[in-house]
Amino acid sequence: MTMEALLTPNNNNVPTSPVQTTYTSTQRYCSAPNVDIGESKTNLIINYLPQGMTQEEVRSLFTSIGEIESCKLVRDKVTGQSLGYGFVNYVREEDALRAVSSFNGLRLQNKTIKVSYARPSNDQIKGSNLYVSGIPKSMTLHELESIFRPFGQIITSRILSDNVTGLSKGVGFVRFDKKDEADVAIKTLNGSIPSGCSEQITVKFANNPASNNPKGLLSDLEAVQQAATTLVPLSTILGAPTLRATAGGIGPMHHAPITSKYRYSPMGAITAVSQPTATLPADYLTTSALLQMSQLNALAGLNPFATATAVPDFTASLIAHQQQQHAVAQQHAAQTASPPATNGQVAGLAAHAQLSALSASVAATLPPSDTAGYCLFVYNLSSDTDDTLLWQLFSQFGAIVNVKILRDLTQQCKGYAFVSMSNYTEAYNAMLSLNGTNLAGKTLQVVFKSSTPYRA
DNA sequence: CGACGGGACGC
DNA sequence: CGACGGGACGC
Repeated sequence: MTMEALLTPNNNNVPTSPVQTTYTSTQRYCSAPNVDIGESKTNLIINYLPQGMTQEEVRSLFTSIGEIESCKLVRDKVTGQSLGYGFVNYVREEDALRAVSSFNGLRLQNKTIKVSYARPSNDQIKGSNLYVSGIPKSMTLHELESIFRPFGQIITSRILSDNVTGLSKGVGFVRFDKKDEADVAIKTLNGSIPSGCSEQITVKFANNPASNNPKGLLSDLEAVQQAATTLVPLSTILGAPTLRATAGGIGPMHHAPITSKYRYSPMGAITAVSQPTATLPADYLTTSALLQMSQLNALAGLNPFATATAVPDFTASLIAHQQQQHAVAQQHAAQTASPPATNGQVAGLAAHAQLSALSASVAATLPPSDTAGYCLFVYNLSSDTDDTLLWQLFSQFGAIVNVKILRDLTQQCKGYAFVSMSNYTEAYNAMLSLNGTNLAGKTLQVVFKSSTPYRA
């Protein structure tokens, strides 16, 4: 994964005008954000959320843009598992617009979320997804859509492709805006032969993913196995129970809030790899353990400093971010940004050494009370830093519990902030990946918050 | 590249 | 150059 790619929301999709869906020759999916919603300019639908992300985490992320009226993560009625999408209704239209601009295309853990206007609630929406088979292997998504477009507004479409070869499997999905549009499409197209083709296509309503997924019970195990290949559990080093298993999100408990007033309790631990036991003192996370873990992670190919030759630079992303903010900032005033777009690059090894030095005598810091999570101290921020930027930077590595930017009397950032993340490993990875990077011409410093004052 | 329709505003 | 919050705990 290139670092340049880390912070690249789809800024091209700023919905100031209807989005033209673009296609490449090999594209097999289509999921353009809604733009031309006539009403409901405050209500957003969020798709492709990471599996473990909770409603409160979604709320926290989107509240960084502005006041929200409601937030609903849609979950399986029986298991409570997130279905990976939800709704965020803002108080103000301009905040909803900024949320689309800022967060559509944002990479969260292993997902790229989609943020678009929710269609007005309508009983015709449900069950309008079609399963199409018999698609000629050479047919493009664009061609498939052109067959279905006469029957209504297509919300999403996709042609499945072979994981290995990347070639079309000849089956796909077309989701219409309304069920009766899907109905007519079935009646007209099922058993038909598209022009220029030789075989019939089959068109029917798609199954509910939850009801036909035999791998459902395996997904947790697969996730654990996948995690085991990319991250070294702390227990390997410490002989201690594993913390929550890694990025990516797994079971419904994965991001369960830590309710203990005291130390971390591994209530969300993955049963396959850990035993819930006593609490884990913060001083368990010694410097040597951190360094060993760093080395082991480097062996696993996880540590970006192990392979990267240059420190990533978020200047371009920052400018894009600021442009977004400026584009809609008229009512929000007080934006006196002057982005110093210097392109300073620092050697990765130097940054790593710096990290080691800063981590000395520093243990993972658990906030004292109600704000559960592992708290990172983020320094060398420019005076115009805002919450959303930090959300975008850090949420790539996992769930953020809280972002706190310290400001002076004129609301200028005092140069530092605290970012609390619910998962230790994710916070650690954020530190490894972001410390020493360039943000707005400054070398960002990210370390676990010290439990004692800096000059103690 | 992945799962786009909840809940409500009374029954 | 410089370098770690705030609310609320309740004696």
